[in-house]
Amino acid sequence: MKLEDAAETLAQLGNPTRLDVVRYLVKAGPSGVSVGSIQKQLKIPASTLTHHLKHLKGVGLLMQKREKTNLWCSINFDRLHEVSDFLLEECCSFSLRESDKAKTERDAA
Amino acid sequence: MKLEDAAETLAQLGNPTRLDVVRYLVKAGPSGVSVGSIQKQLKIPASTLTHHLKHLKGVGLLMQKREKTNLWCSINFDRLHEVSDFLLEECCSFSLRESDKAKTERDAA
DNA sequence: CTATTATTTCGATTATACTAGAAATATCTA
DNA sequence: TAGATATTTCTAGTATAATCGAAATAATAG
Repeated sequence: MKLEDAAETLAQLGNPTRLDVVRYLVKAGPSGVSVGSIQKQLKIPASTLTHHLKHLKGVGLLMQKREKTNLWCSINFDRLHEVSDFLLEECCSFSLRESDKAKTERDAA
Repeated sequence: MKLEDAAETLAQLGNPTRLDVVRYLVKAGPSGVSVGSIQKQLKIPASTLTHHLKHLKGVGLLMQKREKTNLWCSINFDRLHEVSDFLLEECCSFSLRESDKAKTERDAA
């Protein structure tokens, strides 16, 4: 993943309303939820929601499928993994948390 | 981690210049690097860099320690983990990537 | 104290994002 | 086709962010 793409994706995740939507979609799982039910559950005005969904779709985090009058939304888990991987990329040797380090030191003793 | 904090942290990571700095700090590891060497390596004007470092510090991603005239910067790995964890929170049962699913299916056969 | 190097503040410009109501459109059902 | 429901577009107000040069400050060495 290129830095610019990762940054753009992170920026989209960096809006509280959108992050709330993403969290909701993550919990909903692969079967997804309709735009309307996101709107009702999270109490986001319809036009605002459409706006944010467009952004999420733009960076490939959101997949949509029309069925009757409803538009089903689901998260693109692969994309979410890519961006989370980017954050920790090449830091494996340094990535022990302090709490885990303490554990490692206890284990060694 | 609260949604608002996660969003704020992701928003800070969502700027290409800052993400570049973060990546550089991740690669530098726990010993850190000085402000000046970030500036020279990534070719970011000093005032712009200071501005961005303030943001990163503000969300707890950056730790700083003064030594002589230099200010040493290092990434807060715990914080980085927290935010990356937030992205995948509670999605374990859905978090198989397509590529891994295919593998799982082959393994089952 | 003076010079040197490192970093920050100030200030101004420019651009982009968030929000949401009202109206329009799309899709289905009867 | 008419009516109902779902979603989107339009539009506009408001707010916040990115950039960086010039000047100011901080810390040290001589």
